[in-house]
Parts: sequence; structure tokens; C-alpha cells
Amino acid sequence: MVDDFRFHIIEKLIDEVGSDDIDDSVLEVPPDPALGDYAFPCFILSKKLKKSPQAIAEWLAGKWKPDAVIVDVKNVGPYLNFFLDKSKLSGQVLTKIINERADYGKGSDSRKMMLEFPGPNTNKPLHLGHVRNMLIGVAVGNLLRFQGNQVINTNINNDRGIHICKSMLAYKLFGDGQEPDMKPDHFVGKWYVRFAEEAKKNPDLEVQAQELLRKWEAGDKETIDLWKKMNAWAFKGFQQTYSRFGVRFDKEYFESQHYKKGKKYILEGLKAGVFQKDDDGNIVADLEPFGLGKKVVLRADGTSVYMTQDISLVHEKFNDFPDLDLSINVVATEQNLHFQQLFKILELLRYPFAKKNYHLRYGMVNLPEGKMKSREGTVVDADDLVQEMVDLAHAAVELRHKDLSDEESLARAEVIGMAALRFFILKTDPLRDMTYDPKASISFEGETGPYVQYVHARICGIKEKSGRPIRTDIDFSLLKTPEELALVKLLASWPSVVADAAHKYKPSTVAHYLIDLCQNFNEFYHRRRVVDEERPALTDARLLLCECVRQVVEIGLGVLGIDAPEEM
RNA sequence: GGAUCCGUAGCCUAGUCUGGAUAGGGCACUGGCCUUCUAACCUGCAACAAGCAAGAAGGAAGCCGGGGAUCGCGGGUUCGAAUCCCGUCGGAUCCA
Repeated sequence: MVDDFRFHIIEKLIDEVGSDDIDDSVLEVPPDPALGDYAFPCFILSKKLKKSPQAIAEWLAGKWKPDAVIVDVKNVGPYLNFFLDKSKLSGQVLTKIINERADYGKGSDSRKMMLEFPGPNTNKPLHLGHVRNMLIGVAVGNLLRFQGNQVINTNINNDRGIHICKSMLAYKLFGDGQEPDMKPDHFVGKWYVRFAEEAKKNPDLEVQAQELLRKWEAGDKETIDLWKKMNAWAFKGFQQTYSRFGVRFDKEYFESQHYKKGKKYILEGLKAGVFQKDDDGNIVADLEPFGLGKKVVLRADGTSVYMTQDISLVHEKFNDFPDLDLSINVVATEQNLHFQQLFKILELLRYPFAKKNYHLRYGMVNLPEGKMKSREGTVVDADDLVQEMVDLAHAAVELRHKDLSDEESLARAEVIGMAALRFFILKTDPLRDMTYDPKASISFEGETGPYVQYVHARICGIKEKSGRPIRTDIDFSLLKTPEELALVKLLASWPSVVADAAHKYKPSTVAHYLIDLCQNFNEFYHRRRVVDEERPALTDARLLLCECVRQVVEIGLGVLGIDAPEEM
């Protein structure tokens, strides 16, 4: 909770029983605040002292004298429970928040990190999987930055290969040179779908696509021009989606620019004996000793595989940013083995940056009907999804406010709809597979983004209505109801919560914290009146508490990439 | 066949790394909190007074209550296991 209080207790514990068994982690928070603010379970001393934990708790409770900070100590069964001076606790926590403002909970890490996401293919628009990828990428980036790190956002554009040639071929054959009449990446995707349809009727198209790829690799001008034109459409469309999701990149990589460069690293590795040639002439890495199988790193004909390119890409990254401490790839869990192999190969090649890579994996997003399959047309498009959420939010806003201008109403809908989507995706542990159920995701009640936003707006409303400034010279002893103390404790825990979330790359931890904080706030709000003309001192104290809750909600939402509106 | 991840109420989910007090939320279900209308004859509570009790409709980005869990299963370690270890079953993903 608050370190000062913790250390105080631990120091005194060490005085009593010695430092052998006591460290920072022995204190717990009791399940019910009525039991105490901190607890020391006496089991661990049982063996050494040859006494029952109950007897130890009783003995320690008898020896402990209340002081200015710990006002009471009680033994309950095998636990020794400590009661803090509540007004000292509130004073310390709320003053800290109000002084530090948006920096409350910021960490002091100072590493330089790179985050890579979402790595789109330029032959079709972004889909639901990319949505999860981007939301996790943005949120984890925010988390790491909030911990004090410098974070470089990068993106690898998979802009070459057979799949790109397929949409190119379809456009070439049936496109009649037309310009996009829709969002340009959707336009490109349309030709990819068209290719699949036509290829079913005419298998020769597959051969023609291969031919087109050869021409592309040979640098055929007409093919390159078409490729540039269609990729430009794709990028233009992606850019629109990125900006709606608040995604921006400091550095973009393009597969087409480095896919050939990997070859030399492979040949170096072959020379050094890290790789071998197999019977077919492929160059392979034998990762059997590490339980990772055998992996082809360069085909017999000298063409590259994904692994070749990825080795090359890692080189580029660490060349561009030599002082990088960590490079994080945000990629779905299905690539797990690939990254394990990649990192092991980097290690075998003895690259200095071998251990500075991390695969931040996340689970699949399935639909209630099962897996998304582009061939069966069950892919949920990212742009459609966003629009659907915003439209629903718009309807909800219109329902509540008839007198808003269209502009204001749409702006609110954007903020609320995006919050609903972001929160729905981010509140689940990234590692978990999740089912995207449109019906559940569009709800604005329960554990949702709008629920959290509403608390923020509500507090802004209370402040406004009170017509009073936030004062810090309040009487903290007035905050004594269970609801108020629960809020103070939750606020106190924010720094450790957000540090933990960053450490584990888990935005979901922040989402759950916010839900908890908001539930507690609403309970407080319904049970205790904040603005009370008759009791100005209490009003000031509660207003300060509200403002601190608001501040932390704003920070927390910000970390998740969600706006905190003052009205909604 | 091998590897990785997952298994917690009807459904979704936190907690698992770092073992401790009744396994925390949400959805759905259910009872209430609010507003309006009807009735205002009788009866009851209250009685200084406002009122409450019935029925119907509606509303809520909010609150309170209720039911609902062999923490997949079996074993082990431990004073203590959702958490650690072993085995097993089921699901997802990747590799072959």
C-alpha cells in the first residue's frame, strides 16, 4: 500500500523476532478492512519458536505498543493485524496525488525499448486480429513509457510476396485501371477476394501470380509500378485506421527493402558452423538439442524464408538504434515457435543483441461461430467494427441528449464507442484466447469503458456543481467512512498496480483496477453526499477525494489509450 | 507423435509468477432503490405534519440484496494449495 507504513511495521517486527524470517513481502492485506489494514501471518515463525501461530500472534500483540502511525494491533487467530492512523494515511496519499497530478504512479525506469506492431500485409485491410494487436501495442507502449522508459514504435510492413501479387493480378486482369471508389485499402482487398473467386474457376491464375512474383523480383518496371500504386492505396487506407486507433510509428520497416539482406547472415552462420546444409541443399539450423526442431533458414535455391528476413530485420533494428535495451514484437501466439527459434538462432550466432528480444504474444480472437477465415468471408473488418461501435454509442448519446449539436454528439460517440471497444479487448489477459461476441462488446453497462468514463464525467459534474475550488488544506480525519477509506487505499495502490502491469506487459491489470476503483467510487457516491452546504469542511475533504479518484481514472484510462470525457 | 498456452457458477473473467483468513468482479436471472399515472372507498402503520402500504406503465452509461463454484480430474509437497510438483482428461495453437 504505502511503503512508509509498511517499513514502519517491518522494522518493528524485526526488532521483536530478528531479521531471519522477515522481509518486505511478509505483510498481507486482510480480506476485510474491519480486520485491519495490514496483517502478519505468524505461521512462518511457528517452527522456529516452537509455538502455535495463534500463541505467537497473541504474544506479539501483547508486546506491541501503539504509536503515532500504527494506532492498534490485534491478534485474530494466527494473524497479527495492524490498524493505521487513517487520517495520516489519507493525508499522505491524497496530498501525493494532488501534488504529482498526471505523474502519480510514474516509474523511474530508463530503458530504451522498441515495440513492433501490427505488421500488416498490404493486400487486404486490417481485421479484428490487428485490432487486438494495435490496442495491446498502444497500451503496452503507454505502460512502458509511464514507467519512465523511452519507447520507439515500429511497424513491419509485409509488402511483398505471393499474396500481394494475387491482388495485383486480379486488378490487372479485371480492374480496368479504375481508381478506388472506397477506402483504398478496402479497394485493394476487394481484388484479393476477387482473385480467390476467379482462381477457383481458373487454376491457371495461381501460375500467373507466381509469374508476376518472378517479374516483381526481376524488377520489371510495369509490375513494380503497379505494386507501388496498389501499396500506396493500402498504406493510405491503413493510415486512416491507425490514426483512428491513435497509432503512430517512429520508424517503419518494409519487407521489400530487407528481404534479400538476410542471406549474408545465413552464409556467415554456415561458415561458423552454426548452420548446416541438408540433403536437399537447404541451409538449416539444428535446434533439436533445445527441443525446437530443425529449421530451414535459407532455401536451396538461395531464396529467403521468413526466418531469413527476420534475422535481417533484427539486424536493421539494432543498427538503427544501437543503444536499444529491448526489442518487443507484438505478434499473435501462433508464432510462438517461430520466435523461440529466431531468438535461439540469434543466440547461437552470438549476436550481442540476442537476448534483447521479446515476443509479446497474445491469444487469438475468435468469433462465436469459430475461427475467422478470410476465405469464408467471416473476417471482421477493423474499420467496420469501429464504425459499428461508434454508431451504437451515437445512438446512446442521442437518446440521452436531445439538444446536442450533431458535431458534439458525433464527437462524444467517437470517444465513447472507441472506449467501449478498447476496454472490451484490453480487459482480457492478452495471453488468453478470446471470443469476440458483438452483443457483449456493445454493452455500455458492467465492466466497460463507458462505465469508467462515466465515473470521470460524474466527478467532473460534482466539481462543477459544487462551485468550489479543490482545497488541499483539508481535515483528513473527516474521511472516515468505510467507503472513503476503501477509495484511499485503492488510490494508494495505483503505483504498484501500474508497475506490475508494465512489468508483465498486461494492460488488463489496469483495466481491472479501474473497474474496481469505479465500483468503489459509485458505492461511495450513492451512500455519501459529497456537496453539503451545511458542512463545508466535509465537502472540501470529499471534493479532494473525488478529485484524486478522477485524476487516477484519467491516468489509467490514458494508459489504455482511452479518453476521459468531462461530459458524456 | 512433439512443443507452447488454456481449463475458476449457465456464460465471460480476476487471482496462479511471489501458497495463507468467507475464491473477487461482470453478463444473464431475480427482489428492491427512482419517476409518473390509476385508486384515494375500506383497512392497517404513522399521526404535529409530510407520508407509507395496492395496481399499472416507464426510466437508469448509477446503487443495494438474492440464488448460482467438486477452482477439469487424481495424487504429492506443506501447519495451510485455485496457486508449487507429478500424472491424467479436455480445448486452442504451432511443428512433424
